Amino acid sequence: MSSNPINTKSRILDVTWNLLENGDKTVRMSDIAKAAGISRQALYLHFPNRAELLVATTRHIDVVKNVDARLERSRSATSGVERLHAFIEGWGGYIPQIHGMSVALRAMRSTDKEAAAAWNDRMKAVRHGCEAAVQAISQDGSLTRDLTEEAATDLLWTLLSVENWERLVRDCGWTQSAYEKTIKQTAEAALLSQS
Amino acid sequence: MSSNPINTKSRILDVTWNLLENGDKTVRMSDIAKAAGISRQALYLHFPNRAELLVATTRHIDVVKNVDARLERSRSATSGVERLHAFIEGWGGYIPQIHGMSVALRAMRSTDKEAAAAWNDRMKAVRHGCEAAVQAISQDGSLTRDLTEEAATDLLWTLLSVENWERLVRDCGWTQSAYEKTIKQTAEAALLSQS
DNA sequence: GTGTCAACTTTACACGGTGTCAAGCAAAGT
DNA sequence: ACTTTGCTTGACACCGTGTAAAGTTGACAC
Repeated sequence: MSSNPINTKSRILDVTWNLLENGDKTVRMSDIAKAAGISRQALYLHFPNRAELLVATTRHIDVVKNVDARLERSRSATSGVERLHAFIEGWGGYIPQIHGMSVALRAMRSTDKEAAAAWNDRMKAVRHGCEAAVQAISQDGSLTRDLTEEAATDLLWTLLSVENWERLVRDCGWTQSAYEKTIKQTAEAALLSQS
Repeated sequence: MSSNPINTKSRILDVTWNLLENGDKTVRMSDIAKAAGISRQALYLHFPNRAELLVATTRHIDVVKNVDARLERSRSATSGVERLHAFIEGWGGYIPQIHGMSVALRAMRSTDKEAAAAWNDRMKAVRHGCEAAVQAISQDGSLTRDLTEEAATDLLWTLLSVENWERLVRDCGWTQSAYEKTIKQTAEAALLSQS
């Protein structure tokens, strides 16, 4: 063979990730091909379309950055509040690394069903983490009486959205640590019964 | 004249608004033309491009729905908290009516500079309202010591984003009143010093 | 009633980006 | 020698936006 196919495939994923996170403009298939050092058509030999390339890239990032381990850490927390903090740190700290990816995937949602499904899947996983934190708080008896567990989960999930991170960190110029600190405070203020 | 040009122009705006709010799919220029009962090309006789049509439509909605009056009402509030409530009601209640518009405009941000500017302008206006509410709270001496006025404005602004409304009302199935109630509670919990 | 203007029509095409198709080529494996 | 694998080049269809040009129709002026 002229080159190792496995290397090419993962090189495409690396390059796609890199372009999405560091590229200023919109990333076209031809940009990715050029950066990977192959022809645009060769891209379609590895991935059937743009959506699947993006989805594969998210999975690739997850493996490299080990999201599972990141989010798993919050499970070892004893109290609900600790768990909340650990989850906000875990997910909130992951956002900057998938932000470019997230923008591209979200932009495809309107036209591509598969991209929408991929994004929803990832968000469902985050919601699941929120749910676990809320349940831990509830079991501590610290959940505010104003919210059901489901409503509290929805609210926390919304608070932790990539869009909110974008606005505070990228648009408003907050530092990552200011973001995490304030989101923790806000989440606590909104979810915990003041006692 | 074969028909009144002013009627045609405002008919286009009405129809665009209607399609954006009620149409399921992505709205193309040809969809708008068809709905307005004119040829696609005639659209370009009234608006130079898609971005300007969308921008004109937002202005049109503003006039019809009288946003200014809506948001102005919060100025008459006496206390900071009252002002916060009035603003959340005013803006939060406006979101559902411009939601479709917002989606379309935001989708163009990446490619069209003018669309991005138009959206940023509108968001700047909302931020200004947030700032006024925060200042009123601050003057009451009720602003939490954890946040500067600017950070509090950023946070409130983020809380009141169209994206958060989308998630809670559209994705999570909250009613408009549940949304408004919970956002008020959350904003109060996050911004006010607990005394 | 002839002429002009304005609103709009039809037809055609350029452009950018995605995705498809087909033929060819070069190196590695057997 | 021959096949397979991983690519290349080149061409093309599709879609949506935007442009260009020539033609139609009705209202109004004189």
